Amino acid sequence: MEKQKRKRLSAEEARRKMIDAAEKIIARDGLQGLTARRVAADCGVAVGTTYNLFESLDALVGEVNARTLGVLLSAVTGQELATLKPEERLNAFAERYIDFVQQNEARWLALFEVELTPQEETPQNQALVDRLFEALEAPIRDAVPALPEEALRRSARGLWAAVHGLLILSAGRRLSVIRLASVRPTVTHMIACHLRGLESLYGGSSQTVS
Amino acid sequence: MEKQKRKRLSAEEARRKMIDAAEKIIARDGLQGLTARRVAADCGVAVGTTYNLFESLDALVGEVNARTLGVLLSAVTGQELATLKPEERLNAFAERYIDFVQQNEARWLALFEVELTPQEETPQNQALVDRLFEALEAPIRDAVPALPEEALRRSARGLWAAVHGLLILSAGRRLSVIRLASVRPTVTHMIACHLRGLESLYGGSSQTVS
DNA sequence: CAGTGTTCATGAACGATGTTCATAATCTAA
DNA sequence: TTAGATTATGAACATCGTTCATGAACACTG
Repeated sequence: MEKQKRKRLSAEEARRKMIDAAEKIIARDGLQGLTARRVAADCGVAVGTTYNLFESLDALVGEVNARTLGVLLSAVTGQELATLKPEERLNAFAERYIDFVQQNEARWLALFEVELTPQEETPQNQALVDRLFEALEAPIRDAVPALPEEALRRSARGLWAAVHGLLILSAGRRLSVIRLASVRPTVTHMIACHLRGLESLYGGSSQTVS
Repeated sequence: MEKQKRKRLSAEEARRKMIDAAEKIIARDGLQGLTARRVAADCGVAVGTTYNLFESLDALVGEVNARTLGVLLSAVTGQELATLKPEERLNAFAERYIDFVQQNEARWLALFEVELTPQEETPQNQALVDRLFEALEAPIRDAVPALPEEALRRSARGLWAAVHGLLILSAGRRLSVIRLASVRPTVTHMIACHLRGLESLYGGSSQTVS
């Protein structure tokens, strides 16, 4: 029993090491560079071991993605921003998100390049994403307290989708319809307009003008 | 010379037929289902012929994508909308874009799944995208005539990125953080808030309230 | 019509991929 | 130590994108 526990820990450690290796490969050469044989070689094991530890290569990428999502969340919601005004807090969120994406482009892209099996680990990722949206909803609620719940949800998801869309349209060397340098000012512009619009539509805010 | 012309036309027709076949395969089984051997078999030719007509498989996908982009543009900017009010025109654009994406999901996804060579045909696509943005800028300009050119560009790209981000986050069976049913109301909400914000920030509109 | 040169479809072949599985090595437990 | 369970191994398989020597089909000349 004691031995079994040690064994399981060791197996878990082997998984961890392989996820580490896969993460490094993706970070350096993108998802296209990830290969069952290469990740196995980087871990000093044979090809088949990969499939002993993971259901498939996609499952391995799924583990890397779950990690990336966690790091992304903590990067965005890291230190406290309670002292900032709502709009500045939203801009800070966006700023951090953009920074993270630009500093971890390959890993971030991998988040959306894998067809994930409709299986088990989705709830965990879903929980992370929910926390991210909650972090976004807070400053919006502060800016426009009278905002109905549904409008709040739509504002948070819409603004996040705008940042996400701008980033994904400027990332990679795909059909790039957005210049990377224009992402930040565009995001600032979108946040400013959206907040003014919310105040105008749902009223009841104390900071219409400084 | 005359024969040469007929020959070239035939070669062009062979290309067209192969693009047709590739388009059908992508529409049915997604980009993953597209295979050099399968598209060749569907055209009744051998594998090598694919590489006689196209530089690579990605080049063939590039042709399909250029077509998709054209169809998308004409679907969005099709009939005249001059009679509608600016906000309704923006909503109509978004509505058509969402319709197109939902009815041609696989082909639309393929637009962003291929790393296009930094070669020749990019300017053509870029021109199409520019026309799309121009079509978006017009109603915004109508709604807020005093809007500076730079803010106008940012509004158009930001709003389009929001729709794009919402769609791409709800499409495919990837990490889906947006429910598909919520895309349309969220887009409407984003457009409404953004226009009110623009009016509030850049003033000078006649239709603040109906 | 015969000959000649060009073009282009062909499909076997190559290297690399994800994945499987019989085999062998290793470890656990008595 | 030894029998039994576990796990790493890497050859093998099907498939992928891509290449290229081969030969057929064609256009043009004498």
